[in-house]
Amino acid sequence: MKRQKRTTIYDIAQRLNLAASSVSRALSDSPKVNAATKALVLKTALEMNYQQNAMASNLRKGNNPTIGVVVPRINQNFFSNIIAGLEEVTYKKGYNLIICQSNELHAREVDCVNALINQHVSCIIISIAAETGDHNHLQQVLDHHIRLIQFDRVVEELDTFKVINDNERASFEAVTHLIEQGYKRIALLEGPQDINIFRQRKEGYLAALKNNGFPILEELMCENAWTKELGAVATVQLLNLPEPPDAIFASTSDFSALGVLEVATDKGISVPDALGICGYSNEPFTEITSPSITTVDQYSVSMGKTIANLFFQEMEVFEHSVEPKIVSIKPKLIVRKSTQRKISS
Amino acid sequence: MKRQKRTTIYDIAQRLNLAASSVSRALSDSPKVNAATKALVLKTALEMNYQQNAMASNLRKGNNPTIGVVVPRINQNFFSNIIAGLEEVTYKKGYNLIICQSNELHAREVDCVNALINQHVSCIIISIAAETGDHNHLQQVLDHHIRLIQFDRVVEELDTFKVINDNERASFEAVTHLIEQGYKRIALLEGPQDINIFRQRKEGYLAALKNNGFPILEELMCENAWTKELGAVATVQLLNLPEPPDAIFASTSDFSALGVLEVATDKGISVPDALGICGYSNEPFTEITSPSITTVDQYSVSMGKTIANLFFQEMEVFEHSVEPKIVSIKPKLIVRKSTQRKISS
DNA sequence: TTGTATGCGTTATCAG
DNA sequence: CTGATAACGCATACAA
Repeated sequence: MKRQKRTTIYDIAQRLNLAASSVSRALSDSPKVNAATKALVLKTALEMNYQQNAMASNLRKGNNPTIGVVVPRINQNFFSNIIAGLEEVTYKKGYNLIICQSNELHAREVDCVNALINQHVSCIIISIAAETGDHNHLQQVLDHHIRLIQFDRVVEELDTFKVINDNERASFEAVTHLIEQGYKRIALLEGPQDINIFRQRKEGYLAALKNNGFPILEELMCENAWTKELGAVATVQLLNLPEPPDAIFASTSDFSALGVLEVATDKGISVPDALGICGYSNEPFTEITSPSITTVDQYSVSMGKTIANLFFQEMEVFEHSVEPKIVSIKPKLIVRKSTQRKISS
Repeated sequence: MKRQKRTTIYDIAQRLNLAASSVSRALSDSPKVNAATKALVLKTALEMNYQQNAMASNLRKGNNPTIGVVVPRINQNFFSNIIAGLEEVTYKKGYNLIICQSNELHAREVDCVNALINQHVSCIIISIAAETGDHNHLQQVLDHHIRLIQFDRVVEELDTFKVINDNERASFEAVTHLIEQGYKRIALLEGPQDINIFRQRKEGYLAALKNNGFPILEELMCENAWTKELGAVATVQLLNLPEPPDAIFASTSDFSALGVLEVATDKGISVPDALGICGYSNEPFTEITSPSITTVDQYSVSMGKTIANLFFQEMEVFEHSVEPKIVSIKPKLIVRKSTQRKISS
């Protein structure tokens, strides 16, 4: 007697001297049922406090209107915005959202994906963990005929739907902007290069330099500077160089840009005049630092909506056999004070 | 042929010339099954790419190891932290999390709760929407024998488990701190008074004033100033008073405190000397404004963990008939520059 | 329009 | 230790 019995369609049927199937039809508003009995069933269902058992219903119907989401961290601005966007449209379609976080751990990501497969979700939406490993778990999703949409951090070689930002383009524009502002020695803070987005941002950086005839200087590129603390450490190193940079593009995140800004402020280096700073992600705080930080907006909420719509439009309508598609969203450079020089040289 | 058939325990049974029940036992690691056959079943299950159907299993077992969460907004720092905390402990227990957002709308909250009841979740964890209405939907949860935990914004008269911050205490301490810093006319930005947390914060404000023999001045209390914009509007009004305040306690959120700060900066009013500012929530940005903003930390991630643990400890172990319990967490005042006067009068 | 029968994939009960 | 069978709650094909 752990869990008390809830009222089922059988209970309603019994009370009304009907067959369970009739009750079922009435509740699902089937056209092949008398209007009078339909009304009666609905009324007594309300009286008896009936609530459908979704597990039974879904099992019988062989589909579960639920979408599983796996992100590295739920409480990270970008991802929580994505989730908010997803929820906005899935809610309207009557779909539920099961949320998991990998905590950037591969093993945990695998666990989450397996749990979602067990749940027979209709779709899994994932942004992979920083700690990479094999992709068997994602292949499993496909093997179990569950739709798979990767976003932002994706495994490129896996042939699935993808929704990504055009990181290379955004990065290219950011660095071009720095060059236009007259900065001559532009450093790059990179993220782990086995993640696509960080590779692409580096590509954009390199392309912009080449495009303007700037030399590529190894000493100005710092690996794994993707937290505030690591960004600060890298900045100290950069500024100690014989020829220090006059601008730093923190391509990994606004947090590392913040690290840069704090070091500069500490050392009394004037931003943007002596040092230009550009971040990535348009975290809310970038607007209110002093000076405010130039960054790249990823339209995260709307990206979440795009992802969900992709599922409903492309994947639900045309059954299977749809060619996986890549949607690329162009992020927007937000120019703020940290890169706007008064004296343009 | 919309959805292709996945391998079931029957398929495995057939392949091995076993009964489905034996396969089931083997897979659930039952002690009453031969070690050899167990190994064999596990091996072929792997070969055949078997994944359990959680819907069927849960239906049969009559319980669904899933917890439903309803929050006003997923992408709000406090709530996404709560969710992260919840996920952290539910994951370890093998529970799933279904997330819904009410968008501060009552009707939508009702929808979400009903969907969760249909799902037969084990527990619903909710923080109610700003747009209030009746509480039938919460009563429904109880009537359906689903555990209910309210947190932060709760319906007090409903006899359920609650995890809350001691808002009154925190507010009392914040205002006392302002008084200690020598501020004489302390204004209050309030939130909607039909939500418990905002009522309590006002109580704390009033108590601190009384406790120090300060007069209660209606003109210094502004209703519904709970966004950055509304906070700014209220601040302009306050500063236009014949006798303007020398400190503003934005009890609703750090966002309204930010609104205050922006207006003060615009008008050239020196913070904290001419105007003290205190916010609420310890949003990340409060640390990096200039000056940094004094605020109240709510330990949101750990609060999420507390909520989840409450479910597992109190509610799972001792079946029903547990007396609903209220857990009150004491938030912490974080004193920063926006309230630290150099000249204490 | 309504009722009967069956099955979705599991697990639990009962024999063997 | 293993097999047959029923049941979880619902939805559908078919019969009436």
